[in-house]
Amino acid sequence: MNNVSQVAEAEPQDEELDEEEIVERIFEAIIDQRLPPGTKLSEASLCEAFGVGRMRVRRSLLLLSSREVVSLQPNRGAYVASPSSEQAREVFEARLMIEPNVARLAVERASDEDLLMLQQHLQLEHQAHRGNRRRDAIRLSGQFHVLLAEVADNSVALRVVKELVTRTSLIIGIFGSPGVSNCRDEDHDEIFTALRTRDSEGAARLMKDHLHHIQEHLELGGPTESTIDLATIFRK
Amino acid sequence: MNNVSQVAEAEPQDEELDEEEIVERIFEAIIDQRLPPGTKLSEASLCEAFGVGRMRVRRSLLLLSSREVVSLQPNRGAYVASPSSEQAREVFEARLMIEPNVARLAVERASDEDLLMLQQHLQLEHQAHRGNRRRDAIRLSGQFHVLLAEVADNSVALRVVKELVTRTSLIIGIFGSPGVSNCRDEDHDEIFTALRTRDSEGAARLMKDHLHHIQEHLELGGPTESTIDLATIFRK
DNA sequence: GCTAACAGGATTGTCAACAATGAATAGCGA
DNA sequence: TCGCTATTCATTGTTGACAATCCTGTTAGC
Repeated sequence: MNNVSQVAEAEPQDEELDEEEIVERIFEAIIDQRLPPGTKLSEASLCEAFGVGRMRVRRSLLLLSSREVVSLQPNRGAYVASPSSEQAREVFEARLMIEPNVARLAVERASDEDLLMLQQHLQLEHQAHRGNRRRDAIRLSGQFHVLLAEVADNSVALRVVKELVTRTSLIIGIFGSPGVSNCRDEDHDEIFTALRTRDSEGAARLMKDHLHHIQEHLELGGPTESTIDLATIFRK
Repeated sequence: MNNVSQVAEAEPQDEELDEEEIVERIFEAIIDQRLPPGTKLSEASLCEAFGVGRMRVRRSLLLLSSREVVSLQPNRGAYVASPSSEQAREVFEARLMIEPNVARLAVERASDEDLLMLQQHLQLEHQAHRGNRRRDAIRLSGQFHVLLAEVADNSVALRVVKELVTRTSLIIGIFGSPGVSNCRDEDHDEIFTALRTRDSEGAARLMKDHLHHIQEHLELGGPTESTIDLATIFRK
């Protein structure tokens, strides 16, 4: 059983998935790091994994590559993207541009049901964290940002945040210190408190600090060569 | 000669275009309103217009639809998107989230060549404006925002701004008062001055005001029903 | 023993024929 | 004459086969 077959765990429904669902599934698999950077996504294995034809798969891969989540190499196939440190910088810069504003909007627009939903989500995060279920913790902490964008009720922002959260998971996989969790859930708690008390500026500032925290825990050295020099690595 | 054939004016090169180029060409055609909202983009005419096979066209249309610039209706074909007033709100909201920050970054990163290039661009804008070349004026004023994103040197922001500028052109085509130009080029001048004097906060504020100006010149009434209730309209 | 060319296999890219759906029109009946 | 239905046509969606490309393992030659 290879990596790719873990993307689709069981297909109870016999109705065919469309491209958006396949894209969503691959997003999720990347977010909780079942698909590490550089994983080859061959058409055949994806066809088998999702039980769809080759056309669907190719269209999904095209969509994923248009969001920089998959690298499509002509005649060589599709690979889960391996962001360079330069791309990592761009991703965090973009998140810092958008997400504080998303938080601001979320404060203004959150209904009572939204607040309840977020609170339940935070409980799940805490449980995953305390239970040392690292994979769940990562997925849930990414999902928190997506949920905020949904509360903010702006589909453009939602789409961009989904992309950036996914790419951040790849970045953490490459540049993150192993073992260190990426999102501190206390940060999420504080943002939620700002939502509850309708403190837009506070939410924006907390989100900004939160993203900075994540970025600081990465080791984005100088511009890492995308083509790793093996000779240097194995020189004694 | 229908609308679509105006998208590709002459193909001097015999090398085939790839999807990204086709997408870019259609973006441009939409920006300067050669392709109005609702225009049918049939596969056959696009194949002819660009001189490529049906596969390329279908992939391009998929990419365009993933950016909400084209509406892909199953078994009915592709149409240039007609944003609802709700979508228009989202687009401007997203532009207000991103572009002031783009302007800020552009201030920090603009080289002398960048400033020169922008200055020359503004001259072109003025010429088009004075010469009453409406189509050029629209294209150039949209391009100014894209150029800023290029100067800001963030590919995520660049991609999003390109999408949003294009969709704004559609929105202006639908909700804009006819004859009124969308971007006042004095606004662009002021933003450029902020760049030149390295005034990041000023640039951000001016960009925000500028976007508000554009939005104010639209007639985004209440939430226009996508399915218009004819009974209400004809009730006496 | 090492390098380089070659062949085999596997994978991706493309094309053309076919199926399926939707729109338009013509025909029929009231 | 109007309205409904059925047939036709055009367009999109899908499938399969084929072509092109790349990777790998092998073999011949130096």
